[in-house]
Amino acid sequence: MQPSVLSGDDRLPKYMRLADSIRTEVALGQRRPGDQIASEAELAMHYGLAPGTVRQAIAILVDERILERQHGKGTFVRRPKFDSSMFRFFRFLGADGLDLEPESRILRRLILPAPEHVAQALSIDIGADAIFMNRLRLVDSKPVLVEDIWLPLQRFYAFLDIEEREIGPLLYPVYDRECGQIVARAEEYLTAEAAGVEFASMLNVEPAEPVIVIERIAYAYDDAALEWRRSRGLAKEFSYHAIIR
Amino acid sequence: MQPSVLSGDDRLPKYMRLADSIRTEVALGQRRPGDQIASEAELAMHYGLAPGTVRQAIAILVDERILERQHGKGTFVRRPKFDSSMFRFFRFLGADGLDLEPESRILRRLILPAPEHVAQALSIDIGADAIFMNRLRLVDSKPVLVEDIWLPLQRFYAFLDIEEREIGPLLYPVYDRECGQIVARAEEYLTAEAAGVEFASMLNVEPAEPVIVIERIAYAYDDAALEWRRSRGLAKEFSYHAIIR
DNA sequence: CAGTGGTCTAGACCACGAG
DNA sequence: TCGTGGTCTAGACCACTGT
Repeated sequence: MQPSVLSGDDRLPKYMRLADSIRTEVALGQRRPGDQIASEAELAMHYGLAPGTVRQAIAILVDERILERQHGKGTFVRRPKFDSSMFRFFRFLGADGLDLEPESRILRRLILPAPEHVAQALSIDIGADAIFMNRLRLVDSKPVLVEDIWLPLQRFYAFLDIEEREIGPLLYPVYDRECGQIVARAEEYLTAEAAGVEFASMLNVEPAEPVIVIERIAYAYDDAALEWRRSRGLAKEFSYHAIIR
Repeated sequence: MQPSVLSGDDRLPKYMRLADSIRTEVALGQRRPGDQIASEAELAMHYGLAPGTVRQAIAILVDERILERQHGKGTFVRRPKFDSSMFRFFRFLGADGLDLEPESRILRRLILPAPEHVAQALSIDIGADAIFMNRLRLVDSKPVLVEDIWLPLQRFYAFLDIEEREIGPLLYPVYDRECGQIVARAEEYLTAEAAGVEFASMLNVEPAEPVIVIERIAYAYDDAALEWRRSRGLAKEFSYHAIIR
């Protein structure tokens, strides 16, 4: 049997082209989170490469957190694990001192023209129709977070038909199951401000109370923007940790 | 000539032991930022290893941002580049729209007993003597940041004798030059709160104005804590960006 | 046990930077 | 032109996982 040929610019190193090839298969959904990929030996055979070269390609994707190696078992497409990444920042504690996952109450869900900053983030036309959703997150029935969420209509038509009771607090699994959209990574922009009259009443605090504002854009494996989200929560519940070098 | 022998637990892989060895040399100051290390071929010869094994060791340290490879030139000890990391967060703009580096005015510099949270961070006894410094950072003569800084006396005696005019806005180069202490990495904890009466008057705003509070602990290559710092700045000047996967 | 990834060898040749 | 790191080969043997 003839070995397969790597696609892409042949001036690029082979390990990069192999990495590109696997990354694209994940982006296209041909390989899904949890799937096992071919073993290093099989890949080497298939593409006519030395084992070391295949290892180098896989190392790149492990570094990008697209693949995961498991010694003795195989190499797998990684399941992104930031469903509840807010809770690396906001620590909502129950009476027992354990972390709680806030319940979710959807206040609005409708089609609206996208404002400029949302349209830019989602790469759609300003004023084009998009799905808008407004959620309240509660702990012990007390409101702790307010979220504005925008989704591009094109990829998320199916989201409009879902019964509200089928939408749990975690949206990304719903995006995957109902709309076939997998979130691979997200970027967040964080600042703080006074709550203001509108959010003060929603969060049941004084208007001068400081709130943290997190804007998040979630991306697919192919770098398409899937979701724009702005969350506001009480600053006193918030702590963020970072390591810099 | 006999090859040198790697130190450390011989149950560990050779590439790890070589990485440990180089990391330790950097930590001890035997190799300093900017220094060129031996070439891969020389290291391989010296330790009796294959070139690929040496590359693997160096790859670890590059990943840890301790070394930097420069194709065609060599491999060097990296100079940490976060002297002004605050300014990845706070954007202080001058009249010309360019980033400004705030001036620094030291309000107090003295020996005080370390409070509990500082002592814990710096691994010294609670109430033991430490160097305390209180600084104001200004842009266009307007105060924008207030900083409380604690240094362990042991490593920073020399810091007490420096003339104030020799201390510029960037402290880490001073720590290196005057005290022989190199900051290799830092951890930051970030939250927000209302300014309160004390800081409102220092920053010249209303007490209810939201401020960002960043606590930072700076570490040496050997993981010893070198500095505890708490900075407060106006939230409206602040924006933080993160990528999550 | 078979199959996987992890470590390591001993080279070859290429691409880059500086003198 | 020389010395550096970057790519790639073609194996060997070890350590881990599941049957």
